[in-house]
Amino acid sequence: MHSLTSSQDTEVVNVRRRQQRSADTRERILAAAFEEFAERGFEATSTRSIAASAGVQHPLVTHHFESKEGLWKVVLTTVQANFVEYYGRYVHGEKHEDDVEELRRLQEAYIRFTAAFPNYSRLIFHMGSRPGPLLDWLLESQAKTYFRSLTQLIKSAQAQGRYVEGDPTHLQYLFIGCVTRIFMQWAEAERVMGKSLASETFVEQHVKLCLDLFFRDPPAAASAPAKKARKAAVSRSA
Amino acid sequence: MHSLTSSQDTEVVNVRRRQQRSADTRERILAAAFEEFAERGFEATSTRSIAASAGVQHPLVTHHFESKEGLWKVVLTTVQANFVEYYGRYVHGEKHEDDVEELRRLQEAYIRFTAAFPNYSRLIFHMGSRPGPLLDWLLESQAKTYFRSLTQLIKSAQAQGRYVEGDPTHLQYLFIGCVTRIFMQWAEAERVMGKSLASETFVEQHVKLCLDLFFRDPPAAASAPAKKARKAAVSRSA
DNA sequence: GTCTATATTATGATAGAC
DNA sequence: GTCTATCATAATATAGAC
Repeated sequence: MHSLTSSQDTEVVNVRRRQQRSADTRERILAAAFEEFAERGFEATSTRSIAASAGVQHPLVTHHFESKEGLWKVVLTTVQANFVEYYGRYVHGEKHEDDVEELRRLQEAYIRFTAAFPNYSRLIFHMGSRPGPLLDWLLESQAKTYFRSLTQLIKSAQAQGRYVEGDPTHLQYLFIGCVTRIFMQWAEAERVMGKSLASETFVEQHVKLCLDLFFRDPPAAASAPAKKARKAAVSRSA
Repeated sequence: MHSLTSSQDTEVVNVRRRQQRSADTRERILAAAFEEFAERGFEATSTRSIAASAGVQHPLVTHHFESKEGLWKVVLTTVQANFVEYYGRYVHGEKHEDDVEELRRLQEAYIRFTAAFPNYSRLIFHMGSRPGPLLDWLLESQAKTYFRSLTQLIKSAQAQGRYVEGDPTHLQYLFIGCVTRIFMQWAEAERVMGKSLASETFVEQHVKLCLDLFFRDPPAAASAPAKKARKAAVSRSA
């Protein structure tokens, strides 16, 4: 029992509380910055609006992140790390039956991630319009490996006649556009379509539509119903 | 012969010259604003940088367009009018053999327009993030009719089994994303793909890839080679 | 770490000479 | 219509008290 608190005890408690609060505000600023940067891009976002949206005073932004540019960098690397972590669970998960199934699950993961965090797509898109060393780094270390691993799978799937023909990298751009566009224009799309994009059923529809565009049924060894034939039809390991 | 110029003559000539120069600067500002707004969006663009890029003094911007917001509106309506004019040539052109061919040519026109003027896509995209009466007007008067006319054609094509299944409006978003994304990230895409996006061959590839994703061969009344069967296979009018 | 106050710069807009 | 000079505001960033 600690009914008596020494001055040392209270000291320790206070330090912890302060550290906790500091970490809190840092996180709040980071989260708010993610939203604002994703919505408006870097230049059009002010550190004041970030601070206001985080419920803190604006000098705290530069105190915790050095500068607006520093905040931008931390937001980008953090968000990208989150994506890689989320996505890596699928990449390094259990071995799949074949390359096509693995590719399918990877792309499905990408679609669901996009639907769940549309601001990720917006932020990554805005990133492209800010050339500089950070963009180079993210492109080299992250995007390139993302493209490379998927390119292998796409080539394999194409060799089996189960993925649409064409340059794999080019196809990846088509796929990304397909998946993300409607979520990047969330408000407008909901008005035009007259339905919620957040609903379970819409996301399922979106997953199915996007995947069915790119995946093709195998070239019919037999003329069996396509869905059931899919798993049995292939037995290779690229 | 006018070897002798009365004071009235020179007066007229000077007025014309001034009007010409005025119209010129107006156009230069408009063109520069189109580029800058497309690249960076409204908030992130300064009227000074527009003026600099147009090679004029910055007060001329407000003189010709009242305000930055006024310039934005003129840019949007002008660009949209250009698009509608370009696109209308295909819509109200010769009657096509059937709905599927008409739909195909419309979408092909959209792809080629996007490849030729990638900044159009960027501007329209930025437009969506500036809610207001102008957005409402453009959406109601332009986008809605664009969506509506295409929706009809898509339904017709789907009924013939020659277009991918799904909600037509939803499919339009997929298509737009497919077509525009790679051009909206022009610089990055050229680096990743290692080829020029402006080349004739790339545009042709892009047209083919995008169209082939959404158009499907007819459900094989006979098992004839699909390409040749296309024109003969249908005889309806939605 | 957090707040108030402030320095500095960039921007949208205007005034007035030519 | 065009230019120079200038105002008013908003933004990034910092200084200094607590």
